[in-house]
Amino acid sequence: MRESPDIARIAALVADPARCSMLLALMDGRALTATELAGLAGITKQTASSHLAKLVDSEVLRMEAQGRHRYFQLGGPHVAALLEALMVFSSDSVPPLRTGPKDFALRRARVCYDHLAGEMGVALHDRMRGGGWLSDDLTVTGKGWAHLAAIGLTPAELPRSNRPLCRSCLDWSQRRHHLAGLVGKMILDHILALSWARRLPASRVIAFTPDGERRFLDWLR
Amino acid sequence: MRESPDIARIAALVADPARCSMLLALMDGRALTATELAGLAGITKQTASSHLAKLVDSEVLRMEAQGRHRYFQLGGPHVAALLEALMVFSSDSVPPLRTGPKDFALRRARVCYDHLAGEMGVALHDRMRGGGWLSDDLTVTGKGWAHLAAIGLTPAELPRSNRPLCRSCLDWSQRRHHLAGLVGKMILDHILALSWARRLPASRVIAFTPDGERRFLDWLR
DNA sequence: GCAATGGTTCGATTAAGATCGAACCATGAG
DNA sequence: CTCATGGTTCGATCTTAATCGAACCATTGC
Repeated sequence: MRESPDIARIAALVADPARCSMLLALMDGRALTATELAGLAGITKQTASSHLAKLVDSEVLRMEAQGRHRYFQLGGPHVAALLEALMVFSSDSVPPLRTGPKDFALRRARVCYDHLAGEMGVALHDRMRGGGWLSDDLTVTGKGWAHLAAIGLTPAELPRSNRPLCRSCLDWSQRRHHLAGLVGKMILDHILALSWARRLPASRVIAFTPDGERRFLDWLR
Repeated sequence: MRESPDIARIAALVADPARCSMLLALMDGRALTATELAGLAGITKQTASSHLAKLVDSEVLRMEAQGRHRYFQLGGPHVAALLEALMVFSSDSVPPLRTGPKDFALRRARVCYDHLAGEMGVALHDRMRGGGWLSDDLTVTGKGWAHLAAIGLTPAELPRSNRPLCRSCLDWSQRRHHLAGLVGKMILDHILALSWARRLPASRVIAFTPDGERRFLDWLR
């Protein structure tokens, strides 16, 4: 029972609507300033300041001061994972939500923190697990590296960080896992660098070009 | 973002220390009664009742009434996933609670009215549900009858009664479901008839012979 | 130096909800 | 039927924390 206050404390940080809005606005991995976040959440800057201080204090957010601005971003992939885990409930309880073209695009491919999510993200994950590119303990196999090399990715391209190489992240729209971790980030970065897809501004949508989508799916074949 | 209130609402359900304790106690998939959960959380039963109602209302928990007891268990794997995502922030281990009979044999296998309960009963139930021997509405499938035929059971062996063929019965030592109903009775009777096990006198214990246990578990494989 | 802008601190107000005592309903045992 | 037990409902109390106005601090641009 002694451990419950800790996890309850974290949950309480997400439980406030204002803080929740801010966290969701940061889901794409960008860094926003305090006043921007206040505006998005519909609260004054005093209130936002109080909220942000709590979030930074618990390492749910990271803060970086630049001049007279303070930029806030998610504390790490585990924060995004938590938010996605919560979204599973919403997508479950209200299934017939308005499904416009933008909603469709989001389900198709989007960024989750810094890696690929949605149908395309799940397809990638499934192929890597099913095709033996990843072992059971989520390390990239020799076969996996061979396939990655086919599109120009080598271990040298990995960002330097102590984050785990691969993680499974639950996808709220697909309700299945997609690939997170450094390898997930590396692959998404590469997809963008190859111009197979581009990020739509002010949204989490990853828009594949027809040709890029064909090449991506071919690569998974 | 219109979805923020919804996900904040779910987070708020986990944000209370008392509710959190209860949820963590249910992480292993067992079902516990309201008073047990109240005791674990260190609150009175009135308070617990209020908490549990909210959790059931939001489908975070599922409730099953049996006699004057109400058994609560997690609403699904996504609830466990959410709790795990929260635990990433503070890695503590949750010591499991020991409940139920102290008698090992009783916990292993016993008769519940006229069918098999305890670890062996739960194993049977899990295998029949998970292996497609039973459909979702608890009728025996063709595959199920094929497996039953392998040990000599056919629909002709069914006792005549208007009782339902299959029922899920909550196991009080395992806190999970075992198989009740006419099929449950038929299987237990057959296990005794094959001398895979025998009833201990003046007790509810079902004592498997070493050979019988091996055959039974082989059949479930 | 001085205004303008981004952000924080403080204090008072207010709303939400966790808690428990007491009374009540439902079920099972004898 | 009667009693004991598991669980809920109601009402009152009390704690927590979200919110904003006002004042204050910090940085940049002029």
